Amino acid sequence: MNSPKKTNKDGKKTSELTNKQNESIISEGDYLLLSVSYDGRNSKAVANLYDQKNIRKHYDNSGHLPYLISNLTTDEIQDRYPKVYKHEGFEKFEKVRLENLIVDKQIEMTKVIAKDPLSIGGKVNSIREVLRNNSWEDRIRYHNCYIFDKGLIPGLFYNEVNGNLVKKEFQIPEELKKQITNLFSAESDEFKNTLPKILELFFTPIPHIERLALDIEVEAPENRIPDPNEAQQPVICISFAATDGFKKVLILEREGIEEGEKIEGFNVEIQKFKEEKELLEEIFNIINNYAVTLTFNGDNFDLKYLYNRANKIFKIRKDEIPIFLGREIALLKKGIHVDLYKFFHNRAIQLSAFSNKYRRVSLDEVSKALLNSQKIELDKFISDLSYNELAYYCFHDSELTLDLTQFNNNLVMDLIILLMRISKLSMEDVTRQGISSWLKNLFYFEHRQRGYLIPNPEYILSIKGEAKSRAISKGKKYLGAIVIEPTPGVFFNVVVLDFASLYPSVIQRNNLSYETINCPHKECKTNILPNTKYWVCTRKTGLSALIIGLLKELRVKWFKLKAKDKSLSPEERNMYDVIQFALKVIVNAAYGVFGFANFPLYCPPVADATTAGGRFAIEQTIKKAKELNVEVLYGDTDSVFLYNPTKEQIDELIKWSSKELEIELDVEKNFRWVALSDRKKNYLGVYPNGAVDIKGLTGKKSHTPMFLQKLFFDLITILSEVEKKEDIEPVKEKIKKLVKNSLTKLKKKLYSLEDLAFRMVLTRSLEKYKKTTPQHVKAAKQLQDSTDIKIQAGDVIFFVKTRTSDGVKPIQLARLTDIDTKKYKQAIESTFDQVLDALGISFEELTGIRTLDFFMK
DNA sequence: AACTGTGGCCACCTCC
DNA sequence: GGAGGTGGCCACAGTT
Repeated sequence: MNSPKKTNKDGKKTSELTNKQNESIISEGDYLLLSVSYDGRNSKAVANLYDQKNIRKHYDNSGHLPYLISNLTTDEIQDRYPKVYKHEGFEKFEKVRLENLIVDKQIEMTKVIAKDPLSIGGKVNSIREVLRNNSWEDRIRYHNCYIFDKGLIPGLFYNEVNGNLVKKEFQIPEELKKQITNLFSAESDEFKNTLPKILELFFTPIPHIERLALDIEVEAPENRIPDPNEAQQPVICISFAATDGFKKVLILEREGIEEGEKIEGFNVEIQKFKEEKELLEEIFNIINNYAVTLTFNGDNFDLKYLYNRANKIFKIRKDEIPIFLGREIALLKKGIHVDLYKFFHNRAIQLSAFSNKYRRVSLDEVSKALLNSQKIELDKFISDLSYNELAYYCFHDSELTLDLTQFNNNLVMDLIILLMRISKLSMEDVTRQGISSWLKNLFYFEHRQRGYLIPNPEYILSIKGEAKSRAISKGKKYLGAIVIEPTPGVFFNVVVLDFASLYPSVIQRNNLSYETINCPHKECKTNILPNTKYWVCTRKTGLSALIIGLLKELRVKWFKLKAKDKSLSPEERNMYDVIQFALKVIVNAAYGVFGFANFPLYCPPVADATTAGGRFAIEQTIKKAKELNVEVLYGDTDSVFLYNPTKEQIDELIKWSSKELEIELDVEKNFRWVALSDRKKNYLGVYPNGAVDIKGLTGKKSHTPMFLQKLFFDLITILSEVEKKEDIEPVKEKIKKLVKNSLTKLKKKLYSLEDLAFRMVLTRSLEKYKKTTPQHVKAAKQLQDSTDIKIQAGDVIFFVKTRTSDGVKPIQLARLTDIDTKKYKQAIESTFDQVLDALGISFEELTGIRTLDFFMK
C-alpha cells in the first residue's frame, strides 16, 4: 500500500503550478475556505476555514441576513400581503435595482429580509409561501446566498483582516499571464475582462489537506445489514487511516471472540474497549482532530449509525456528538465530512472524469477500477471474525477509502478543490450534489456578482417556451445529433476528425443563453440561427455563452496542451491534467442541463439550438470533405471518419472549419484499418500499434456473459494482427478454430454457470414491471419466491438461459444441466456476426455447416 | 390446439 | 441530453 506521506519535496524547482508545498506558499494566517454553513444557534453564516490542521470558524460580522426578492413595491406588499411584515421572522424591506436579463431592463424590486432562513422558505407559512407568485430568488440555500453576496470562492485562500475575510491574491507570473492573454486577443471585451477572475481559480496553488478516513463494523446477526436508524447492534470495530500517517483500530471486546493469529505485515495499533460507550467517545475524539473526514457511504451508514447508537442507545447528549444528521446526509460540527460514495456516484465524475471505468459504485468496484486493489474477501460472517481478522478487514476499508483520494498524486482531492472553485460550492455540497447543481450555483453566483435578477424557472419557460423541433425517438423533447449511415466494409488507413467540445463551442459561437435566445429586441429577430426557428441576440453576450466559452477556451487552448507538453515536469503536467479534467467535467455538462427539466435555468430552446448548431457543423463538414474528394465513411455527432485522406486534405478541412465554422477540428485517431457494418454506433478500429477500439459491439457490453466476452476478446486479438488486406484470409482459419473450440466446450458443459451468466440491472422494483416481464425480471422473481433474498431496484441480476418454461433461471437456482445450449450458440453467432459481416465472413462459413463453398465444390 | 411469423413496444446498454 | 443497437415480450394472424 502507498505511504500516505508526501514525497520528494526537495530538489524540484518551484513553478507556478507546483502544489502541496504548503510551507513555501502558504504563510501563517492563510486559510483555505472549505465551506460556508449556517449556525442556527447564533443565527449567522459561518465560514469554515482550514489552517493547515484544524477548522477555524469565521462568523459573519456584517449582519448579513437571508432574504428573497419581490417584484411588488413595499406598499403593495403591505397592502396585499400583510402577513409578510407580520411574520415573526420578518426583519425589513429594502429597495433594490436589478437587471432582468429576459426583458433586458433594470427593474426596481423589493428585498424582503428575514431573521432566519426558515422564515424565507422551508415552512408552510414561510414568507415565500405568503408571497406566492410575487416572490423571486427564494429557493437559494442561505449558505450559498451568503457565498454569492460576499463573492466568496470556496477552495481559495483567505486572510482575516480586522475581523473580515479578505481573499489572498496569488500573483500569476507576468510572463504566463501575457502568454494566456495573447491567446485570446481576438475575443470580446467581456471575455477579456472575465478572464483574470477565472485564471485565479486555476493558478492558485492547491494545498495538501490533512484528512482522516474511517470505516465501522457492526455486529450483524445472519449477516444482515443493520438498520442505521435504529442502531440496535453494537459497533464492534472502527478503523482510521489518515494522511498524516495516523493509523488505528478500535475494537469492542466481546465474549467468545478469540484473539486470532497475527496477520503478517499488518501492524496497525489496536486498542480494545470493554465498554462500547467509551469506544464511541474515543471515536468522536479522533474525528474532532481532523478538518476533513472521509467515508464511503458515511451519510447513510457509518456516521448515521454512530450518531444513533450514541444518542438512542447510550443517551449521549446531542451536543456531545460531533455529528449532525440531515435527512440523507451526515455532517460534522467541527470539520467537513466527505462521503466518497456520493462523489463517485456522481454521473459526471463516473463518466467524464473516470470514463466509466467503474460501473457499480461500491468500495470494492471503485477501488478495483481506480486503485487496482480491492476489499478483502471474507469466508465467514463479520461477527465471527477473530479480533485480528476483524481489525485487518476493517482497516483495509479505511485504507482504500483514503487511497481513493490519494492515488495519482491526490487527483481526487485536487479535483474536489478545483470543482469547488469553479462551482462556488462548499466541499460538503460539491461532493454530494450533481452536475446540474454545480452549474446552477456557478450561474447564480455570476448573476449576483453582476446585479442580475435570478429568474424563476416558470418565468423562463413562460417566455421562451418549449423546443420547436421534434425528436426522432418518442418521449424525447427535441432533435439531437446526427449519426451518419456507415459504409459497410473494411477500410485501411482511416483518419477520424472530431470537433473539440462541439456543443460548448456552439453555445459560445452562437451566443446561446436563456436570455439571448429569442431575445426581446426587434433588430435581433432577423438573426436566425441556421437549421432552427430561433433567433439570437446581437446586442449582448449571453451569460452562459460567456462563461462556458471561457472555460472551454481555456481548456482547449491552454490546459489541455500543457498537460501534454513534454517539456514540463511530470508534476506540472499532472497538475495541468487535473485542471483540464475538472474543466472537461463542467464544460461537457453545460449543454445537457439546459435540456434537463429540473435545472432551474431549464431552457429547451437553448438545448435545441445547441444540437441544431452541432448538426449544422457536421453537415457542412461532410459537404466540404466531398468537395475535397475525401470519402466520409461514418460519423457520429461530432466526428467524421475519412477514408485514406492525404495530409493536405486533412489540413485543408481543419483550416476551413476553423475559419468558416469557427470550431476547432482535430485529428482524433488514426486507424490502420476500420471494420464497419451497416449498424450505427458500432465499429472496430485497429491502430498502427495493434491496439483496438471497439464501440457498441455486443461482445464488449457489460451484460454479455463472461465466456462470450473472453471469446470476443480472443477474436479481437486475432484480428489486431491484420496489417494489410491479404492478412484477412489466413486469419479466418484461426477464428474458425476459436469458434469450434468454444462450441465444443459449450456442448460438453465445460463452462461454469458464472461464465454463462448474463448480468443485468433491475432498474425498478419488481412490482413495477407491468407491461412486460423481461428475462432478468423473471429470474429475479424466481429468486425472490424461492429464497428469502430481498430484491431491490438497482440490484444486478445474474441469470442463465435454460430450457425451462421461463427460459431463464437465476444463477443461484440453476444447474449446468438446465442450460439451453442452442440459445448460447445463437449468442455466440450474433456477437461474432457483428464483426465478421464487416469482414465479409459469415458465421456459418466458419462453423463449417452449409457453406456455399461446400455446395459449389 | 400447437406452431410460426410479424410488428409494435419495452427494457437495457452504449455512443457521443 | 438524444440517437440507436439488441433482444425479448406480447398480441395477433395465418398456418400446420
